[in-house]
Amino acid sequence: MRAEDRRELVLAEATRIFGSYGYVGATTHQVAEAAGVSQPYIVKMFGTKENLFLEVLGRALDCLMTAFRAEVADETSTQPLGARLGLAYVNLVSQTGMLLSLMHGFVLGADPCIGPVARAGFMTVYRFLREEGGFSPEESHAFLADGMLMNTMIGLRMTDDYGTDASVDELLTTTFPNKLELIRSKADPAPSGGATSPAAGAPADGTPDTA
Amino acid sequence: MRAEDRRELVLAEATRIFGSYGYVGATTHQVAEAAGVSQPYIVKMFGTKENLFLEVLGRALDCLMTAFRAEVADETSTQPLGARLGLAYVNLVSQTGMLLSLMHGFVLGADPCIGPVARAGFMTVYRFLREEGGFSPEESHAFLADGMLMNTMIGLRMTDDYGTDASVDELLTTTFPNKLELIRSKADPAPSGGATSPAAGAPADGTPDTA
DNA sequence: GTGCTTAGTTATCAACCGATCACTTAATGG
DNA sequence: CCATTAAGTGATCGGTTGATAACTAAGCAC
Repeated sequence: MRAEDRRELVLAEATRIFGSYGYVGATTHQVAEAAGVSQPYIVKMFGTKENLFLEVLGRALDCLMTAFRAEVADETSTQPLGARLGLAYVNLVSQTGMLLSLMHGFVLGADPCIGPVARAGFMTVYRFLREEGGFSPEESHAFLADGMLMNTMIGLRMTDDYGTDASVDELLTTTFPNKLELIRSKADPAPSGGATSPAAGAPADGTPDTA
Repeated sequence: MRAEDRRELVLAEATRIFGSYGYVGATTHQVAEAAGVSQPYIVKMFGTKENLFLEVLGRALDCLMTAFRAEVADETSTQPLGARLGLAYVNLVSQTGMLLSLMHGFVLGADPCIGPVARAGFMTVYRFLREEGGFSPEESHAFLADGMLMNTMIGLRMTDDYGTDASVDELLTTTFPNKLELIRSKADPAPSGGATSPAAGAPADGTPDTA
């Protein structure tokens, strides 16, 4: 396979793995297995695990900004931009792991290499909202806060508990007003081995991943 | 030292360490060193690293709920409850690591042991807002979203960049309307070594194979 | 068919991490 | 004085993990 194609495949799988297990928790071996190559080849391609993660973060941010800019450019819609951007954000959940990888980057601010990149990435989004989106500081704040709560719900796998508790349903419904079904169907089907301890893998109740 | 006192000390240090490095990234050795005991003693006290983290999460949630309930019970204030709870939340930053440890728990939803606990903890806060705080679903949503953005700013160590960029200052000012100074003064003074790889410094030249 | 590049592998290492076990030290109580 | 218990350590081990080095196989120009 062409190296460049292989690289894209690896990055896609790495995004999924990092999203599920976090930067520290994910292993280059897991990525290698998912991409169908040997573990040393992953290291050879990216130099270090850290570089791989940074590239995953960069890709995720690029993808996010591309989706946002498409909404700004779209002049056919009558919806307010805020709602359209929110919808675009939620739709990114279908790219499994992307938002979660970003989220994992957001808690690594203390890391001397990842921290600055994560901060810069977040500020890229903020400046986009202010400068290209025409949002006020308060509107930007509210938009980002909403997004962070969505991320938290996804990171918590709160959708796994949907239907088991009225409060959970209420919270999820207000967090994802229109797209709850999408979230539930596209949510990670629970990593096989568990995030840290390789315990049992009972398939839980049947949530067919048919989108 | 009395075992119970030692235990409290260990839990306090563990909260700091887990907040800085995350669940996977933190090591029992780091906690032991910070608490001034040997690493095997940490394991002996809590059985497993996982149990230690779960106890840290439980303590953090207890502390949060105690602070919130104190605000609800306080009838001397004329401020609206939402603002008071928000202020109480920000004040918790002074207990370094507490909010960050919670945040790290919130991205471990996929973990078969930690996930359920983290979800239950989040829902405890939600139910408190709805039932004891008298918040509507929408008010609760907005409050939690605000909190998650604050957590993200803290996790990103965005305050490290305060003063270097007008956008950063604007974002931080709208996120922490009154308490920015507190946040900045109480923020973790940046962990000594690298946050994840103790090999920080010289090597890691990470040149990805100039094939 | 030889030499060169591209795309990969196998084998292995040094370091680390959580956990276990045996041992020790200090106080307490009769 | 001695037994018991509480508090805690040193040594060490098995399993991982990221990274390195050496090797290989396919394609291809000439």
